[in-house]
Amino acid sequence: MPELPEVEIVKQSLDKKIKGKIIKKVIVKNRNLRFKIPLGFENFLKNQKIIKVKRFSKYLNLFMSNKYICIIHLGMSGTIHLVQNKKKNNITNMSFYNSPFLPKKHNHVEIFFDNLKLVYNDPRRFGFFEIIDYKILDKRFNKFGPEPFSPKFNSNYIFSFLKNKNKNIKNFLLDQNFVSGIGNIYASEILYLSKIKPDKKGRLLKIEECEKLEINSKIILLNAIKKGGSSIRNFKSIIGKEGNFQKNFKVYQREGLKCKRVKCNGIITKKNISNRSSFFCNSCQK
DNA sequence: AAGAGGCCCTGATAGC
DNA sequence: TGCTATCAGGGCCTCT
Repeated sequence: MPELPEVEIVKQSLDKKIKGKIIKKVIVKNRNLRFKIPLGFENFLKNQKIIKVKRFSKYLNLFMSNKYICIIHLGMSGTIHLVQNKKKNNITNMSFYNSPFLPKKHNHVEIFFDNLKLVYNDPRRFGFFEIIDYKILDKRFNKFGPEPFSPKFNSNYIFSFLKNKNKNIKNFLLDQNFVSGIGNIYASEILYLSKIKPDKKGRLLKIEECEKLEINSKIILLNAIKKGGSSIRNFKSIIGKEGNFQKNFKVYQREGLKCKRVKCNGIITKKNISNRSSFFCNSCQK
């Protein structure tokens, strides 16, 4: 489910719901995520207070009182659910409500607080948990490119990064070393808004097109956050609320339909680029 | 160094 | 109904 906007939605509600709370118990039902959850994970988290919840790119960062950070990445299919406890201070699974939003299968990690539990669900298990020291937070992400919101992600940066590069611009938008947080859906949407074909070589982009990428990346992602993210294949927020940005898709999953630009007669086309599908207008994207 | 491609995994859907 | 093939919002690793 998750690109930057969806992770941001999760981050916002997590920060609201678990900040200041103390982890009472952790149960790992399946350690075999993208990276194996180490045996000491449960005890390391136990009794820690959540100081704050932050996000960088598609990574959730739970700051804990022992000066370590629990990083959560949702991969392709990870979701986080919060379930209320019927009675406080009774931390057995029996005492929790059966949330209608909680899937029956693939609930791999449960983190208990006194009045609620956090459940990590992930059918494909491409997501992962990671524990790092506060001190190495910057180092952990220093190979990553700037987020689209960062002043560093400007047309000069984009232009100089792409010059001499033979790779498709679509692949660059997915390349987390170039820009952090954009995934397959929003890459197509950003390129459409910028009138750039996804398979255009990086070195062929003009500075004006780089300016469009700078501006439209921010517009698309901020708009998606404002709409609560995109709900396809059942993405919901941790309290079961659907996002609405999928209604604003101009090209994604619109293969064969008419371009939404007023004066354009183009048709939305789907093309496989580096094993990911790209959607674009065959007429107005150059 | 840069770029292409494989791979990790389950589930939904389409086509026969 | 039940098979098989294809495709999914990510990112790491290997090979050339």
